[in-house]
Amino acid sequence: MAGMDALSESAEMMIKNINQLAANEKRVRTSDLANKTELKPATVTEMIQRLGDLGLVDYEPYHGVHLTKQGQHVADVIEHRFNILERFLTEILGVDNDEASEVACRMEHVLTRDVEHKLTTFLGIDPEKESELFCHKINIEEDNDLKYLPLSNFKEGKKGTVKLIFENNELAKILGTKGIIPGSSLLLKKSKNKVYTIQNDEGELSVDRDTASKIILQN
Amino acid sequence: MAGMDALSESAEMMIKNINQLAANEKRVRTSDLANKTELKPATVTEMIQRLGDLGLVDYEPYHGVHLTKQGQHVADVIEHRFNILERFLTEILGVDNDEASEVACRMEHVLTRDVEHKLTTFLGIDPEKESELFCHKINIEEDNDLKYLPLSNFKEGKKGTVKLIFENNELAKILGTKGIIPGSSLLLKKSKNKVYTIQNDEGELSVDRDTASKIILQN
DNA sequence: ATTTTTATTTAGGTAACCCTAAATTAGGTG
DNA sequence: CACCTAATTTAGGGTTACCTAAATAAAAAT
Repeated sequence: MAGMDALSESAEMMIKNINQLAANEKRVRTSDLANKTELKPATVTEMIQRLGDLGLVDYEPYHGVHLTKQGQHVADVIEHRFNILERFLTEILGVDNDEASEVACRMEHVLTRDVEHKLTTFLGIDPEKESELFCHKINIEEDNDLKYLPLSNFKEGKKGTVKLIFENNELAKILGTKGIIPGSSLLLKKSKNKVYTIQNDEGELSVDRDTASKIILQN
Repeated sequence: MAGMDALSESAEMMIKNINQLAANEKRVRTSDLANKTELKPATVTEMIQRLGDLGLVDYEPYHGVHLTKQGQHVADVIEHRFNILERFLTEILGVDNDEASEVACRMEHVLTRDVEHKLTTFLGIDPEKESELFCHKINIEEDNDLKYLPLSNFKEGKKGTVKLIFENNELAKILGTKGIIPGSSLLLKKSKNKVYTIQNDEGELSVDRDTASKIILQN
Protein backbone atom coordinates (compact mmCIF):
# COMPACT_ATOMS: atom_id res chain seq x y z
CA MET A 1 0.00 0.00 0.00
CA ALA A 2 1.05 3.58 -0.63
CA GLY A 3 1.87 5.87 2.29
CA MET A 4 2.24 3.15 4.86
CA ASP A 5 4.32 5.30 7.22
CA ALA A 6 2.65 6.37 10.42
CA LEU A 7 0.50 9.46 10.12
CA SER A 8 1.11 12.39 12.41
CA GLU A 9 -1.29 13.12 15.21
CA SER A 10 -2.39 16.27 13.40
CA ALA A 11 -3.11 14.40 10.21
CA GLU A 12 -5.07 11.73 12.06
CA MET A 13 -7.05 14.36 13.91
CA MET A 14 -7.95 16.07 10.67
CA ILE A 15 -9.17 12.80 9.19
CA LYS A 16 -11.18 12.11 12.32
CA ASN A 17 -12.83 15.52 12.11
CA ILE A 18 -13.58 15.16 8.43
CA ASN A 19 -15.24 11.86 9.19
CA GLN A 20 -17.34 13.33 11.97
CA LEU A 21 -18.53 16.25 9.88
CA ALA A 22 -19.23 13.94 6.96
CA ALA A 23 -22.23 12.64 8.91
CA ASN A 24 -24.04 15.90 8.10
CA GLU A 25 -22.82 16.82 4.65
CA LYS A 26 -21.29 14.78 1.86
CA ARG A 27 -18.48 17.16 1.11
CA VAL A 28 -16.94 18.75 4.18
CA ARG A 29 -16.12 22.44 3.83
CA THR A 30 -12.91 24.11 4.93
CA SER A 31 -14.66 26.53 7.26
CA ASP A 32 -16.47 23.74 9.09
CA LEU A 33 -13.17 22.01 9.69
CA ALA A 34 -11.59 25.26 10.79
CA ASN A 35 -14.39 25.71 13.29
CA LYS A 36 -14.24 22.22 14.65
CA THR A 37 -10.47 21.99 14.91
CA GLU A 38 -9.97 25.58 16.06
CA LEU A 39 -7.39 25.99 13.35
CA LYS A 40 -7.33 28.85 10.84
CA PRO A 41 -8.88 28.12 7.43
CA ALA A 42 -5.52 28.57 5.73
CA THR A 43 -4.06 25.88 7.95
CA VAL A 44 -6.92 23.54 7.15
CA THR A 45 -6.42 24.04 3.44
CA GLU A 46 -2.77 23.21 3.78
CA MET A 47 -3.51 20.06 5.76
CA ILE A 48 -6.16 18.70 3.44
CA GLN A 49 -3.86 19.33 0.51
CA ARG A 50 -1.28 17.16 2.20
CA LEU A 51 -3.89 14.50 2.94
CA GLY A 52 -4.94 14.69 -0.68
CA ASP A 53 -1.38 14.00 -1.79
CA LEU A 54 -1.37 10.97 0.49
CA GLY A 55 -4.55 9.70 -1.11
CA LEU A 56 -6.51 9.87 2.12
CA VAL A 57 -9.03 12.47 1.01
CA ASP A 58 -10.51 13.52 -2.26
CA TYR A 59 -9.94 17.26 -2.36
CA GLU A 60 -11.49 19.60 -4.89
CA PRO A 61 -10.30 23.17 -4.39
CA TYR A 62 -13.15 25.45 -3.27
CA HIS A 63 -15.47 22.47 -2.97
CA GLY A 64 -14.44 20.68 0.18
CA VAL A 65 -13.20 17.18 0.82
CA HIS A 66 -14.42 13.72 1.51
CA LEU A 67 -12.54 10.67 2.70
CA THR A 68 -11.29 8.12 0.25
CA LYS A 69 -11.68 4.46 1.05
CA GLN A 70 -8.21 4.53 2.52
CA GLY A 71 -8.97 7.64 4.55
CA GLN A 72 -12.21 6.12 5.79
CA HIS A 73 -10.31 3.14 7.05
CA VAL A 74 -7.95 5.38 9.01
CA ALA A 75 -10.92 7.24 10.46
CA ASP A 76 -12.57 4.01 11.53
CA VAL A 77 -9.46 2.77 13.26
CA ILE A 78 -8.99 6.04 15.12
CA GLU A 79 -12.63 6.15 16.08
CA HIS A 80 -12.52 2.66 17.42
CA ARG A 81 -9.36 3.24 19.40
CA PHE A 82 -10.87 6.35 20.87
CA ASN A 83 -13.99 4.52 21.97
CA ILE A 84 -12.06 1.68 23.53
CA LEU A 85 -9.75 4.00 25.40
CA GLU A 86 -12.56 6.19 26.60
CA ARG A 87 -14.46 3.21 27.89
CA PHE A 88 -11.44 1.88 29.67
CA LEU A 89 -10.71 5.22 31.28
CA THR A 90 -14.25 5.87 32.46
CA GLU A 91 -15.56 2.38 33.19
CA ILE A 92 -12.50 0.78 34.66
CA LEU A 93 -10.40 3.59 36.03
CA GLY A 94 -13.28 5.92 36.85
CA VAL A 95 -11.73 8.93 35.17
CA ASP A 96 -14.33 11.64 34.69
CA ASN A 97 -15.82 12.05 31.25
CA ASP A 98 -14.13 15.21 30.07
CA GLU A 99 -10.68 14.16 31.06
CA ALA A 100 -11.17 10.64 29.75
CA SER A 101 -12.23 12.08 26.43
CA GLU A 102 -9.18 14.32 26.24
CA VAL A 103 -6.70 11.66 27.22
CA ALA A 104 -8.28 9.09 24.91
CA CYS A 105 -8.02 11.62 22.11
CA ARG A 106 -4.28 11.86 22.63
CA MET A 107 -3.70 8.16 23.22
CA GLU A 108 -5.66 6.99 20.21
CA HIS A 109 -2.72 7.94 18.00
CA VAL A 110 -0.16 5.78 19.75
CA LEU A 111 -2.10 2.54 20.24
CA THR A 112 -0.90 -0.41 18.23
CA ARG A 113 -3.22 -2.88 16.66
CA ASP A 114 -2.29 -5.51 19.19
CA VAL A 115 -2.82 -3.33 22.25
CA GLU A 116 -6.10 -2.08 20.82
CA HIS A 117 -7.18 -5.64 20.26
CA LYS A 118 -6.22 -6.75 23.74
CA LEU A 119 -7.90 -3.81 25.33
CA THR A 120 -11.02 -4.58 23.33
CA THR A 121 -11.17 -8.15 24.50
CA PHE A 122 -10.33 -7.08 28.02
CA LEU A 123 -13.39 -4.87 27.99
CA GLY A 124 -15.38 -7.88 26.92
CA ILE A 125 -16.68 -6.36 23.74
CA ASP A 126 -18.35 -8.73 21.33
CA PRO A 127 -16.21 -8.82 18.19
CA GLU A 128 -19.33 -9.07 16.05
CA LYS A 129 -21.06 -6.08 17.54
CA GLU A 130 -17.79 -4.30 17.44
CA SER A 131 -17.35 -4.57 13.71
CA GLU A 132 -20.94 -3.40 13.24
CA LEU A 133 -20.43 -0.43 15.46
CA PHE A 134 -17.02 0.63 14.41
CA CYS A 135 -16.72 -0.70 10.87
CA HIS A 136 -13.27 -1.85 11.84
CA LYS A 137 -12.70 -5.52 11.39
CA ILE A 138 -10.57 -6.96 14.09
CA ASN A 139 -9.07 -10.29 13.31
CA ILE A 140 -9.50 -12.45 16.33
CA GLU A 141 -6.93 -15.12 15.40
CA GLU A 142 -5.23 -16.78 18.35
CA ASP A 143 -5.80 -15.19 21.69
CA ASN A 144 -3.75 -17.73 23.51
CA ASP A 145 -1.13 -15.18 24.32
CA LEU A 146 -3.59 -12.95 26.15
CA LYS A 147 -3.36 -13.47 29.85
CA TYR A 148 -6.77 -12.15 30.80
CA LEU A 149 -9.75 -12.85 28.59
CA PRO A 150 -13.50 -12.64 29.11
CA LEU A 151 -15.40 -15.89 28.87
CA SER A 152 -17.32 -14.35 25.99
CA ASN A 153 -14.17 -14.40 23.90
CA PHE A 154 -13.05 -17.83 24.99
CA LYS A 155 -12.80 -20.78 22.66
CA GLU A 156 -15.02 -23.85 22.90
CA GLY A 157 -13.33 -26.72 24.64
CA LYS A 158 -10.85 -24.47 26.37
CA LYS A 159 -10.17 -24.59 30.06
CA GLY A 160 -9.31 -21.54 32.11
CA THR A 161 -8.99 -20.13 35.57
CA VAL A 162 -11.41 -17.48 36.75
CA LYS A 163 -9.41 -14.39 37.57
CA LEU A 164 -12.05 -11.82 38.25
CA ILE A 165 -15.72 -11.10 37.89
CA PHE A 166 -16.91 -7.69 36.85
CA GLU A 167 -19.73 -5.41 37.81
CA ASN A 168 -22.89 -7.26 38.66
CA ASN A 169 -23.10 -8.04 42.37
CA GLU A 170 -26.10 -10.34 42.12
CA LEU A 171 -24.46 -12.16 39.33
CA ALA A 172 -21.25 -12.64 41.27
CA LYS A 173 -23.18 -14.10 44.18
CA ILE A 174 -25.05 -16.53 42.02
CA LEU A 175 -21.91 -17.61 40.23
CA GLY A 176 -20.29 -17.99 43.62
CA THR A 177 -22.89 -20.54 44.69
CA LYS A 178 -22.02 -22.52 41.57
CA GLY A 179 -18.35 -22.59 42.44
CA ILE A 180 -17.43 -19.88 39.98
CA ILE A 181 -15.26 -17.61 42.03
CA PRO A 182 -11.90 -16.13 41.30
CA GLY A 183 -9.36 -18.89 41.49
CA SER A 184 -11.58 -21.69 40.31
CA SER A 185 -11.18 -23.52 37.04
CA LEU A 186 -13.77 -23.99 34.41
CA LEU A 187 -14.17 -25.39 30.94
CA LEU A 188 -16.13 -23.72 28.17
CA LYS A 189 -18.05 -26.66 26.73
CA LYS A 190 -20.08 -24.87 24.11
CA SER A 191 -20.59 -21.33 22.93
CA LYS A 192 -23.50 -21.25 20.54
CA ASN A 193 -26.18 -18.71 19.80
CA LYS A 194 -24.70 -16.40 22.42
CA VAL A 195 -25.19 -19.00 25.11
CA TYR A 196 -22.10 -20.10 26.94
CA THR A 197 -22.18 -23.52 28.56
CA ILE A 198 -19.52 -24.03 31.16
CA GLN A 199 -18.49 -26.95 33.30
CA ASN A 200 -16.65 -27.07 36.57
CA ASP A 201 -16.25 -29.35 39.60
CA GLU A 202 -19.79 -28.69 40.70
CA GLY A 203 -21.54 -29.33 37.44
CA GLU A 204 -22.68 -27.45 34.37
CA LEU A 205 -24.46 -24.21 33.72
CA SER A 206 -25.16 -21.80 30.92
CA VAL A 207 -24.91 -18.05 30.87
CA ASP A 208 -25.74 -15.35 28.36
CA ARG A 209 -23.18 -13.27 26.52
CA ASP A 210 -23.49 -10.28 28.78
CA THR A 211 -22.71 -12.38 31.81
CA ALA A 212 -19.91 -14.14 29.99
CA SER A 213 -18.28 -10.83 29.20
CA LYS A 214 -17.97 -10.16 32.92
CA ILE A 215 -16.13 -13.31 33.81
CA ILE A 216 -12.46 -12.82 33.15
CA LEU A 217 -10.35 -15.91 32.75
CA GLN A 218 -6.73 -16.75 32.42
CA ASN A 219 -6.01 -19.40 29.85
CA MET B 1 6.62 28.23 37.70
CA ALA B 2 8.46 29.15 34.53
CA GLY B 3 7.86 27.16 31.36
CA MET B 4 4.70 25.49 32.54
CA ASP B 5 3.49 24.73 29.02
CA ALA B 6 3.48 21.10 28.05
CA LEU B 7 6.79 19.83 26.74
CA SER B 8 6.97 18.15 23.37
CA GLU B 9 7.40 14.43 23.15
CA SER B 10 10.89 14.95 21.75
CA ALA B 11 11.91 17.20 24.60
CA GLU B 12 10.56 14.77 27.18
CA MET B 13 12.37 11.90 25.51
CA MET B 14 15.62 13.81 25.59
CA ILE B 15 15.22 14.50 29.29
CA LYS B 16 14.42 10.87 29.92
CA ASN B 17 17.55 9.78 28.08
CA ILE B 18 19.74 12.28 29.87
CA ASN B 19 18.43 10.91 33.14
CA GLN B 20 19.12 7.33 32.16
CA LEU B 21 22.65 8.06 31.03
CA ALA B 22 23.27 10.12 34.15
CA ALA B 23 23.33 6.87 36.11
CA ASN B 24 26.77 6.16 34.65
CA GLU B 25 28.36 9.57 34.35
CA LYS B 26 27.69 12.84 36.07
CA ARG B 27 27.74 14.97 32.97
CA VAL B 28 26.14 13.36 29.97
CA ARG B 29 27.97 13.85 26.69
CA THR B 30 26.40 14.79 23.39
CA SER B 31 27.67 11.70 21.60
CA ASP B 32 26.19 9.37 24.19
CA LEU B 33 22.83 11.02 23.75
CA ALA B 34 23.21 10.86 19.98
CA ASN B 35 23.89 7.15 20.25
CA LYS B 36 21.03 6.41 22.57
CA THR B 37 18.43 8.49 20.78
CA GLU B 38 19.63 7.62 17.28
CA LEU B 39 19.70 11.31 16.47
CA LYS B 40 22.65 13.10 14.92
CA PRO B 41 24.96 14.92 17.34
CA ALA B 42 24.03 18.26 15.83
CA THR B 43 20.39 17.59 16.58
CA VAL B 44 21.20 16.67 20.15
CA THR B 45 23.13 19.89 20.62
CA GLU B 46 20.20 21.88 19.34
CA MET B 47 17.77 20.10 21.65
CA ILE B 48 19.83 20.44 24.79
CA GLN B 49 20.31 24.11 24.03
CA ARG B 50 16.56 24.50 23.96
CA LEU B 51 16.22 22.52 27.18
CA GLY B 52 18.88 24.75 28.67
CA ASP B 53 16.86 27.82 27.75
CA LEU B 54 13.89 26.26 29.49
CA GLY B 55 15.94 25.71 32.62
CA LEU B 56 15.56 21.95 32.48
CA VAL B 57 19.22 21.11 32.01
CA ASP B 58 22.47 22.74 32.89
CA TYR B 59 24.37 22.88 29.64
CA GLU B 60 28.05 23.75 29.30
CA PRO B 61 29.15 23.79 25.67
CA TYR B 62 31.65 21.02 24.95
CA HIS B 63 31.18 19.62 28.43
CA GLY B 64 27.83 17.89 28.39
CA VAL B 65 24.66 18.40 30.37
CA HIS B 66 23.02 17.37 33.58
CA LEU B 67 19.45 17.78 34.70
CA THR B 68 18.44 20.68 36.88
CA LYS B 69 16.09 20.09 39.78
CA GLN B 70 13.24 21.00 37.51
CA GLY B 71 14.47 18.70 34.76
CA GLN B 72 14.94 15.89 37.25
CA HIS B 73 11.33 16.25 38.27
CA VAL B 74 10.18 15.95 34.69
CA ALA B 75 12.36 12.86 34.27
CA ASP B 76 10.89 11.27 37.38
CA VAL B 77 7.34 11.87 36.26
CA ILE B 78 8.01 10.41 32.81
CA GLU B 79 9.84 7.46 34.28
CA HIS B 80 7.01 6.73 36.63
CA ARG B 81 4.37 7.00 33.94
CA PHE B 82 6.37 4.68 31.76
CA ASN B 83 6.66 2.06 34.50
CA ILE B 84 2.98 2.20 35.30
CA LEU B 85 1.96 1.91 31.70
CA GLU B 86 4.37 -0.88 31.02
CA ARG B 87 3.12 -2.83 33.99
CA PHE B 88 -0.47 -2.36 32.95
CA LEU B 89 0.25 -3.45 29.40
CA THR B 90 2.23 -6.55 30.33
CA GLU B 91 0.59 -7.67 33.59
CA ILE B 92 -3.02 -6.90 32.84
CA LEU B 93 -3.34 -6.97 29.08
CA GLY B 94 -0.59 -9.49 28.45
CA VAL B 95 1.10 -7.46 25.75
CA ASP B 96 4.56 -8.81 25.05
CA ASN B 97 7.49 -6.98 26.56
CA ASP B 98 8.94 -5.27 23.51
CA GLU B 99 5.65 -3.94 22.28
CA ALA B 100 4.55 -2.90 25.76
CA SER B 101 7.76 -0.99 26.16
CA GLU B 102 7.31 0.80 22.86
CA VAL B 103 3.68 1.70 23.43
CA ALA B 104 4.31 2.80 27.00
CA CYS B 105 7.10 4.99 25.70
CA ARG B 106 4.65 6.78 23.43
CA MET B 107 1.80 6.95 25.90
CA GLU B 108 3.88 8.27 28.79
CA HIS B 109 3.77 11.72 27.20
CA VAL B 110 0.02 12.01 27.08
CA LEU B 111 -0.96 10.69 30.50
CA THR B 112 -2.43 13.23 32.87
CA ARG B 113 -1.64 13.30 36.53
CA ASP B 114 -5.09 12.02 37.37
CA VAL B 115 -5.04 9.09 34.97
CA GLU B 116 -1.55 8.20 36.09
CA HIS B 117 -2.71 8.26 39.66
CA LYS B 118 -5.76 6.14 39.01
CA LEU B 119 -3.78 3.63 37.02
CA THR B 120 -1.29 3.43 39.87
CA THR B 121 -3.94 2.69 42.44
CA PHE B 122 -5.65 0.29 40.05
CA LEU B 123 -2.42 -1.69 39.85
CA GLY B 124 -2.48 -1.79 43.63
CA ILE B 125 0.88 -0.17 44.08
CA ASP B 126 1.73 0.93 47.59
CA PRO B 127 2.00 4.72 47.50
CA GLU B 128 4.90 4.58 49.98
CA LYS B 129 6.94 2.13 48.00
CA GLU B 130 6.04 4.02 44.93
CA SER B 131 7.57 7.26 46.06
CA GLU B 132 10.70 5.40 47.10
CA LEU B 133 10.99 3.71 43.77
CA PHE B 134 10.07 6.49 41.49
CA CYS B 135 10.94 9.58 43.48
CA HIS B 136 7.66 11.01 42.32
CA LYS B 137 5.38 11.97 45.12
CA ILE B 138 1.81 11.22 44.37
CA ASN B 139 -0.65 13.02 46.53
CA ILE B 140 -3.23 10.54 47.58
CA GLU B 141 -5.89 13.04 48.68
CA GLU B 142 -9.45 11.92 48.13
CA ASP B 143 -9.92 8.79 46.15
CA ASN B 144 -13.65 8.77 46.59
CA ASP B 145 -14.18 9.46 42.95
CA LEU B 146 -12.31 6.34 41.90
CA LYS B 147 -14.68 3.59 41.06
CA TYR B 148 -12.34 0.66 41.49
CA LEU B 149 -9.80 0.72 44.28
CA PRO B 150 -7.66 -1.96 45.93
CA LEU B 151 -8.33 -2.60 49.59
CA SER B 152 -4.74 -1.58 50.22
CA ASN B 153 -5.61 1.96 49.25
CA PHE B 154 -8.91 2.06 51.07
CA LYS B 155 -9.60 4.35 53.99
CA GLU B 156 -10.22 3.11 57.52
CA GLY B 157 -13.87 2.97 58.40
CA LYS B 158 -14.92 2.89 54.78
CA LYS B 159 -17.37 0.35 53.44
CA GLY B 160 -17.16 -1.04 49.93
CA THR B 161 -18.33 -3.74 47.60
CA VAL B 162 -15.88 -6.35 46.38
CA LYS B 163 -15.67 -6.10 42.63
CA LEU B 164 -12.88 -8.44 41.77
CA ILE B 165 -10.02 -10.40 43.24
CA PHE B 166 -6.71 -10.61 41.48
CA GLU B 167 -4.14 -13.24 40.89
CA ASN B 168 -3.76 -15.65 43.78
CA ASN B 169 -6.01 -18.67 43.39
CA GLU B 170 -5.48 -20.09 46.85
CA LEU B 171 -6.12 -16.70 48.29
CA ALA B 172 -9.35 -16.27 46.40
CA LYS B 173 -10.60 -19.62 47.65
CA ILE B 174 -9.80 -18.81 51.23
CA LEU B 175 -11.39 -15.40 50.98
CA GLY B 176 -14.39 -17.06 49.40
CA THR B 177 -14.90 -19.26 52.46
CA LYS B 178 -14.97 -16.08 54.52
CA GLY B 179 -17.68 -14.57 52.41
CA ILE B 180 -15.35 -12.30 50.50
CA ILE B 181 -16.38 -12.83 46.94
CA PRO B 182 -17.13 -10.38 44.20
CA GLY B 183 -20.44 -8.77 45.02
CA SER B 184 -20.12 -8.93 48.78
CA SER B 185 -19.76 -5.90 51.01
CA LEU B 186 -17.08 -5.32 53.54
CA LEU B 187 -15.88 -2.66 55.91
CA LEU B 188 -12.24 -1.77 56.43
CA LYS B 189 -12.07 -1.50 60.23
CA LYS B 190 -8.40 -0.79 60.67
CA SER B 191 -5.36 -0.49 58.46
CA LYS B 192 -2.29 -0.33 60.63
CA ASN B 193 1.24 -1.60 60.24
CA LYS B 194 0.35 -3.01 56.85
CA VAL B 195 -2.33 -5.20 58.36
CA TYR B 196 -5.82 -4.69 57.06
CA THR B 197 -8.66 -5.73 59.34
CA ILE B 198 -11.93 -6.17 57.57
CA GLN B 199 -15.41 -6.97 58.72
CA ASN B 200 -18.32 -8.48 56.86
CA ASP B 201 -21.52 -10.43 57.54
CA GLU B 202 -19.56 -13.49 58.54
CA GLY B 203 -17.18 -11.87 60.96
CA GLU B 204 -13.77 -10.28 60.97
CA LEU B 205 -10.41 -11.13 59.51
CA SER B 206 -7.07 -9.55 58.83
CA VAL B 207 -4.95 -9.69 55.70
CA ASP B 208 -1.52 -8.42 54.74
CA ARG B 209 -0.86 -5.61 52.30
CA ASP B 210 -0.07 -7.87 49.40
CA THR B 211 -3.38 -9.61 49.76
CA ALA B 212 -5.17 -6.33 50.24
CA SER B 213 -3.77 -5.03 46.98
CA LYS B 214 -5.49 -7.88 45.16
CA ILE B 215 -8.96 -7.20 46.44
CA ILE B 216 -10.54 -4.54 44.30
CA LEU B 217 -13.47 -2.68 45.78
CA GLN B 218 -16.00 -0.18 44.65
CA ASN B 219 -16.65 2.53 47.15
C1' DA C 1 54.35 21.43 22.59
C1' DT C 2 52.71 20.54 18.34
C1' DT C 3 50.03 17.68 15.62
C1' DT C 4 46.39 14.63 14.80
C1' DT C 5 42.17 12.74 15.88
C1' DT C 6 37.74 12.98 17.71
C1' DA C 7 33.90 15.38 19.73
C1' DT C 8 31.08 19.16 19.39
C1' DT C 9 29.07 23.07 17.60
C1' DT C 10 27.62 26.29 13.99
C1' DA C 11 25.69 27.19 9.53
C1' DG C 12 22.44 26.31 6.38
C1' DG C 13 18.63 23.29 4.47
C1' DT C 14 14.01 20.62 4.55
C1' DA C 15 9.38 19.40 6.04
C1' DA C 16 5.38 19.66 9.14
C1' DC C 17 2.33 22.80 11.44
C1' DC C 18 0.88 26.64 12.77
C1' DC C 19 -0.09 31.87 11.76
C1' DT C 20 -1.64 36.69 9.24
C1' DA C 21 -2.53 39.29 5.26
C1' DA C 22 -3.44 39.51 0.48
C1' DA C 23 -5.46 37.50 -3.60
C1' DT C 24 -8.90 34.82 -5.70
C1' DT C 25 -13.10 32.20 -6.52
C1' DA C 26 -18.09 30.93 -5.80
C1' DG C 27 -22.48 32.06 -5.19
C1' DG C 28 -26.20 35.07 -4.19
C1' DT C 29 -28.34 39.84 -5.39
C1' DG C 30 -30.07 43.60 -7.78
C1' DC D 1 -25.13 39.65 -16.04
C1' DA D 2 -22.27 42.57 -13.35
C1' DC D 3 -21.38 43.09 -8.43
C1' DC D 4 -20.64 42.18 -3.82
C1' DT D 5 -19.77 39.30 -0.06
C1' DA D 6 -18.24 35.38 2.10
C1' DA D 7 -15.42 31.44 1.65
C1' DT D 8 -11.20 29.80 0.17
C1' DT D 9 -6.66 29.68 -1.32
C1' DT D 10 -2.02 31.50 -1.98
C1' DA D 11 1.98 33.98 -0.32
C1' DG D 12 4.99 34.73 3.05
C1' DG D 13 6.61 34.18 8.04
C1' DG D 14 7.73 31.72 12.49
C1' DT D 15 8.93 27.47 15.32
C1' DT D 16 10.23 22.72 16.12
C1' DA D 17 12.65 18.95 14.83
C1' DC D 18 15.25 16.74 12.08
C1' DC D 19 19.39 16.53 8.55
C1' DT D 20 24.48 17.26 6.17
C1' DA D 21 28.66 19.59 5.75
C1' DA D 22 31.91 22.79 7.46
C1' DA D 23 34.19 24.94 11.34
C1' DT D 24 36.02 24.70 15.81
C1' DA D 25 37.33 23.08 20.36
C1' DA D 26 39.10 19.38 23.29
C1' DA D 27 41.71 15.35 23.95
C1' DA D 28 45.15 12.13 22.67
C1' DA D 29 49.43 10.97 20.61
C1' DT D 30 53.89 11.73 19.25
